[in-house]
Order: sequence, then C-alpha cells, then structure tokens
Amino acid sequence: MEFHDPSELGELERAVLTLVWRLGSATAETVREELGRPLKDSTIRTVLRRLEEKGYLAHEVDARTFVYKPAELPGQVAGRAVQRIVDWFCGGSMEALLVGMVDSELIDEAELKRLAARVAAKKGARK
Amino acid sequence: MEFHDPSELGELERAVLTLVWRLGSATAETVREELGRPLKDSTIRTVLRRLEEKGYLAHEVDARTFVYKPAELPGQVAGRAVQRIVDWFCGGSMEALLVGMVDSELIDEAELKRLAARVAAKKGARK
DNA sequence: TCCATAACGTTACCGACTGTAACACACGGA
DNA sequence: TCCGTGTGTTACAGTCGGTAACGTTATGGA
Repeated sequence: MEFHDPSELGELERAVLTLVWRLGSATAETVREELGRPLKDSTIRTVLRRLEEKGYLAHEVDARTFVYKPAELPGQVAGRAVQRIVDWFCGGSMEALLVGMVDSELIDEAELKRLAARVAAKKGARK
Repeated sequence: MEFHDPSELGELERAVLTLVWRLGSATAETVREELGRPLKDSTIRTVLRRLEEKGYLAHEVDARTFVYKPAELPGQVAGRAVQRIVDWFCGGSMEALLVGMVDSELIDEAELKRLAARVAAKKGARK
C-alpha cells in the first residue's frame, strides 16, 4: 500500500480533511455547512472524492447518503509528512531536524525533552 | 520577511537545493555536473533563479559568474516545514505529532527520548 | 405507476506551478 | 572587432487544485 504525499493537498482539501477529522465523520452536506464557505455541493463532493482517492478518507453508505470517515489518524498522516521532510531536508537524520527546530526557536529544548519523556511514558504504559 | 512553503518545491528544485546545501556553494555549471541528469544549462539556471526568488538561495557574482549559496540552513527550512505540519494536522500540538510518529513507528520512543536529551545537551552547552 | 427530489458521478475550465528549454543579450579577451 | 561564456527572458506543455454545471439514478409520495 503506497501513501499519498500530504503536502500536496490544496488549501481547501486540507480544510475539509481537518474538518472530517474533527467531526469524526461527515456527509457532504455537513461538511458544507460546517465549512462556512460559499461553495456548491458539487465542489464539496469533488473534494471529498479526491480525498478518498488519495487515501485520506473512506466512506460508508447510509441510506443512499455517503458518510465519510478518516481512513488514517491525523497523527499518522503528520508523522509521514515529517518523515518525508527529514528525508528530503535533513539527510534522514531526525536529530538534525530536532536541532534545526530548536535553532529556529520553533520548540524549546527543555520542552522537547519533557515531551519526549511524556510520549515515552505514554507509549510504555500502553503496551 | 515571509517564508516560502518548502513542501511546494518540485522534485528537481529539491534536488538542486539539496545539492547546493551539500556543496556549500555552487555555480550553475557545477550543479549541472554534480546532478548527473541530462539537462540543459538554461534549465539549471532557471531552477536556481526560482530557488533564489523563493528565498532558499542567494548568489554572489564572481567575475561574471553567479555563485549560489544557501540563504538558510537545511535544519531551519525543515523546522519551518514541520511547524506547518503540526499546525495543519496536529492542531498545533507538537506532542500530538510526536505521538503520531511513535504510533506510526517512524521513530522509537526510547530513541526519541535519547535524541531529545542529546539536543538539549548540545543546545545547553552552546549557550 | 410515475414524477419530483435528493444524492451521486462525470466532465470541464481556469489559474498556478514545475520541468524543460530555445533564444536573445552583455561583456571581456584574443 | 568578434567569439565564447554566462545571464536573463520568454515560452510551452503537463499536472494539480478550486470550482462548478450537468447528467444519472434511485426512492418515496401523489
């Protein structure tokens, strides 16, 4: 199974995907209402279908109506996106990435350490 | 100063940018040779110019020849890209990202903890 | 039974961006 | 002065996202 590159999503596609993630599941109509943009039904449906083709969403049919649900969790999609960035821009070195982020003051080193500890604790406990 | 979105770089642009990062600095000719693809000079120069327009490279003139150099460090570019991903797909929560990466087995939680410690040590010492 | 309506898919168009390159222009040395 | 070397300009085709009109199908009510 090959994955689609999430950085190639357009602005509207991202908005819709994020919305479905937030709602848990949604129909085209729900998406249109929640989105709060003056878009036609067919626009929304096209976007939903493209997101499904790209592997981000799946749908079930409920009495003739498509109910879309996430096919992947946000964290997983984000994780893959980050992996790609590391491969492209950091020679595959996650450490280089973390260093770069601290350098750019996108994250504090103490904060990073704390997060890592929390994640490790959470994961360790869950297994 | 506003930044360009590095995930919007094309495949060739990424290859050239990565190459310039690796070489430290390069002329169009150098890039063409090192790239090892059957591309014309003008193609390379167009790509270099676009990368400069987008803010990834800068150039100096050395006896009529453009010498391109990185305008930003790879880690910084990568860091921004990751920040964007966190904002888009993790609601701004870096922790959610890290959890997602561990979930997707893109990184091991123990490894993450070790890296965080190393980065913190490095940064702490440097200041 | 038959149609209106609701939902869906198909097709399309425009603009933006990338890959790729031909061509024109400038300048310094032989 | 003329050529080579290096640069900028312009262009064109392909792909993708935003947007949507229009055609199709099925279901429930008159």
